[in-house]
Amino acid sequence: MPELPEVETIRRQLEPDLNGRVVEVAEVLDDYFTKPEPAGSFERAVNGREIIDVGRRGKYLLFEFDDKTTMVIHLRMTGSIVLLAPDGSENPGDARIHEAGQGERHLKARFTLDDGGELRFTDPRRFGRGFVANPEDLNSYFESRLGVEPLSEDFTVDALASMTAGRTGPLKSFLLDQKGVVGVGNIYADEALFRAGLHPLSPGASMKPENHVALRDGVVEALERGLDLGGASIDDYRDARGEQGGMQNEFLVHRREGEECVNCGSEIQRIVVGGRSTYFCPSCQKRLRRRPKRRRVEGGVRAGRHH
DNA sequence: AGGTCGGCCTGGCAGC
DNA sequence: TGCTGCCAGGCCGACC
Repeated sequence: MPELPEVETIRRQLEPDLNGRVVEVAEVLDDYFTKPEPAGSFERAVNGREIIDVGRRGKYLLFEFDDKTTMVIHLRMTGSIVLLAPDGSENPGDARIHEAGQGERHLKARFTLDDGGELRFTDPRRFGRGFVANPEDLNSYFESRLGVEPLSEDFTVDALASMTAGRTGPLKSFLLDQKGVVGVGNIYADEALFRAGLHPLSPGASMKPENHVALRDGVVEALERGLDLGGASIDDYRDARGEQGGMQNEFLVHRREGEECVNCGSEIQRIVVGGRSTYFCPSCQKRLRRRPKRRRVEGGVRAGRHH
């Protein structure tokens, strides 16, 4: 499942090769890809445009054009984006891309570039979507859906504290909600909560100040580890060159039901939270039940004054 | 308004 | 072997 580290890995690979390229022919092979917009208007909006930047917002991949419009692609569950080398050039990755099922199979859209290369979107499950928007529409689209970027300096402990204040729902559900922190999906939510020592069912508002710090750090560290390893390939995920990531080999809890906790040796458990499989260590991640009470820090009650 | 749940999709796999 | 049915989950819309 492409989450922030997977999408960012793809973005970093595409950016140097796509900047300055012109889309000569855009072809949508499955109307689902542009739903609810018609494929024809999408193709017309992309045809002839020069790509001047490749960006990312949350799990959305952004191809910025010379006319300031942006092609937005979301991979959802099983989508993948690959870049095929120009015709005639020797690129060992192309064979790998076909082997990984990112060739003609499940091909939903194809963009022929002015250097002969080809950008491909494939998606066996047909959940992925693409659209083109002007800056104002894109801004309001993201404004209503997305919160803070976890790898930006805006993701402070204070910001996290105010987002979770008053929330009675489980922390796991909070992390999956893109209106709070963006880019975290089912994998990195489990990994972040384990790193923070927080139970996935603990209510958002049950956290104490030290928990806010731990969760902020847990989210950042889980995502950065995923980025370092080029993402997690559980089944479908491949990067823009058809290669797997390495994060799946270093999961601390995710998909490790019945295995030993790397920290204490307890058995990792699986529960369902908000309809999603959730993995945690029952010993390292204790459930918080009470809302925090402000602890008085009055001077006189320090230990050692009497014996 | 926050929380919860079902629907969208299809490949893969358990079970018979 | 071949069939059925269920599961995976990001996001959205409906509902409470």
